Amino acid sequence: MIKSPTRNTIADVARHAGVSKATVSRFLNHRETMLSPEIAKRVEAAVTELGYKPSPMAQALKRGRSRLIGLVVADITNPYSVAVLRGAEQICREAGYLLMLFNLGNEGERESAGIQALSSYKVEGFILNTMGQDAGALLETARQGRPIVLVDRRHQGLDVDFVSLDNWQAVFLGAQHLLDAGYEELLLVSEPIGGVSSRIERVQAFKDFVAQHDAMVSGACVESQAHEQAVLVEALQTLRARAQARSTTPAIIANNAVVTLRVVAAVAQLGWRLGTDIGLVGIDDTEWAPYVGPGISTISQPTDKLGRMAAQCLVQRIAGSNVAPRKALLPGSLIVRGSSCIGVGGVLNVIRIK
Amino acid sequence: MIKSPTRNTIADVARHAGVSKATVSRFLNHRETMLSPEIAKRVEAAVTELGYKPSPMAQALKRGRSRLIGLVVADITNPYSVAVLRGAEQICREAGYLLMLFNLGNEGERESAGIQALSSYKVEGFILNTMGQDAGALLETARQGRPIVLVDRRHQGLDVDFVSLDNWQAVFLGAQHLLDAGYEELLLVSEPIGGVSSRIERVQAFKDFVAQHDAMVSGACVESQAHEQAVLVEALQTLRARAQARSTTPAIIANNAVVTLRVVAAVAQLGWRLGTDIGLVGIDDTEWAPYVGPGISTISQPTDKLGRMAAQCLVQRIAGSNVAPRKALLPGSLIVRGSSCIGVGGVLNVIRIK
DNA sequence: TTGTATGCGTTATCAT
DNA sequence: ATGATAACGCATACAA
Repeated sequence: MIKSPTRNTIADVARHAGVSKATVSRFLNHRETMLSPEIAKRVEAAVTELGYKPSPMAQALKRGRSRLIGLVVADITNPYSVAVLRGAEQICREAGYLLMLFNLGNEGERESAGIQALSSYKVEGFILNTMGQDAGALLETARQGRPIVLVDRRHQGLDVDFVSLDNWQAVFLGAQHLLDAGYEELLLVSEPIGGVSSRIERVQAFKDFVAQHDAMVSGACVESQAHEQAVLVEALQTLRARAQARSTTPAIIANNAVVTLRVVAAVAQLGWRLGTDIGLVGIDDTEWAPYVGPGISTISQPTDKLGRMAAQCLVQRIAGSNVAPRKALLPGSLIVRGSSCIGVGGVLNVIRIK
Repeated sequence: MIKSPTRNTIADVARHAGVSKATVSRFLNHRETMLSPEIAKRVEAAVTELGYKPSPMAQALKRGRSRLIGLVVADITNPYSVAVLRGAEQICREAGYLLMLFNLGNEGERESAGIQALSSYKVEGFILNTMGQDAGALLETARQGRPIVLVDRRHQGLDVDFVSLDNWQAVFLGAQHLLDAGYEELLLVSEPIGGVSSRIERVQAFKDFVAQHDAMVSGACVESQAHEQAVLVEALQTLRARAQARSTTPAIIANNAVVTLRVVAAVAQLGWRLGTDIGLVGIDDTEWAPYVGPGISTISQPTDKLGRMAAQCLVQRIAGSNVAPRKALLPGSLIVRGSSCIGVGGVLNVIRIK
């Protein structure tokens, strides 16, 4: 091992092996081309001797490809995004790619900037979990032949690989469970729809479910904002009144973990008992779900698998695959805890001390 | 705006403006050098006309710098890491840097690989939240003049900028609060120390606190593993027995959010009431803390600020600052909830349904 | 089979 | 003040 102030270049290896740079390059990239075994040995020796690693930057400049994959997420704070990120990172690494991260911080208008920034580093593909506010930049990169995989949120007019929870299945699973458990007045609580496809689909699935069971169950939807808890509280009160009028118990499906927590807060504020006074199933399982109130029943997403599939799609495309855009809808699984059991009696003892 | 299959290069701009590439480059990089106003106008016009953006790859190859910052985290699953990441990303972006992420997935032995991978992309600096198992690669990059900032965990023999919670202050704050609230038999629960500096410091701080109050409070420490809940449960039983022997109430300081949840699980398993039967203060505030049992009291870390400071340190260093390595210790703040109030009576109604 | 020369898009060192 | 040119590290068309 030779220590050098600056990394060894292909020229160093060539000199060391007594061959030309081209030969070294061929040895590295085109093993299949016949090169005399003796030379190959020499080059190989020199490479290991010097611990030579090609410069990805130079390669990128030359090839126009970078061994980089761009990941743009709407909000890195969302545990869902992180979970996906984790699976994606693993696959990328195994395939020899590094991840470049761009976080939108829920500012959808920065999506374009993010994509361009990553593009300028010649990322070979994109994994996107964004709101798709910028069709332009996306279509442009798609046109340039850079593969794109959409996670959880599909974008209008962008016919590319798509990996997501099967929202219909998930909502039906949760709703049917609540129905079976004896709750017949349902409310779906969502973050503001804002054109996000997964939210739209979950709402639609919920409406479909209710329509299919209109003799038994009635349902409504409400959008919940972070700083408008009052709206949510009021919605819950209305819901319960309706339920009591029909002498049944109300229940909620929360569209994601963020909303689940808001619902929990509202229920706590009302002094109701989760499970007994009101049922709750949240989409997204979290590590805290078992310990909030009587335990929150959830629909768990296979987040790790989602991330891995997204990355795998991308890697295949980059490798040249030209199959038609795939739509992978993975099923969620129901995890039953106390919040969807009538009579469990879990009261939320939330005490706030100033 | 001209549409081209490939991005415009500096040569295009030069041609468009009727000047040489060198002039364009000067206009872009060395505004201070005098160039005739008339030429400057022409170049500027051409640049905007063509929407020219320099290629970071080519710049990196030439300059040896990349406008990239490498972020290596021990475990992206840890909300703490994400929170820090978020602040760091913001500052980096504002300073015109992009973040390259490498997640160790708690496999410390991959740290070296991560650093080398990022190095090969000529990242201009590193933000590290790792276990520091690989002094070699680190010292090497430090020697190459690439700045490093350590977050939360300092590494042996690496005298660089360091940003962290003030662990002494945090632990003392929590312990004193528990003491004031009437808990006099304390137990610190930590993830396996494993040479992680922040864990070591918190344990040491705890021991110091107990030593300073040995007339009033007694304390012990236990390491908790994910798959050894029994050990934790037993530790809690022992703790409570000791407390009862002294006719006081026991309390726990949980070293981070992961451990907090394990403690909650153990307390639930034992059927104890948080607050009343056993006190709990957890380091790291989380969005779920208010809703678990009677609410979990926490020591909140200024994670966003930590991330921002780390990035700021790095950006300064990259800009050439040569001040002595800084140690920034930020204070945590106490958030009191039911889990540290005797007599609150919050029982955890955890119900598991197969 | 191997070497030479050129170019990827910049910046920097020379001249002019 | 500006332009020609080499160099960054690599891959490849072409020549040998």
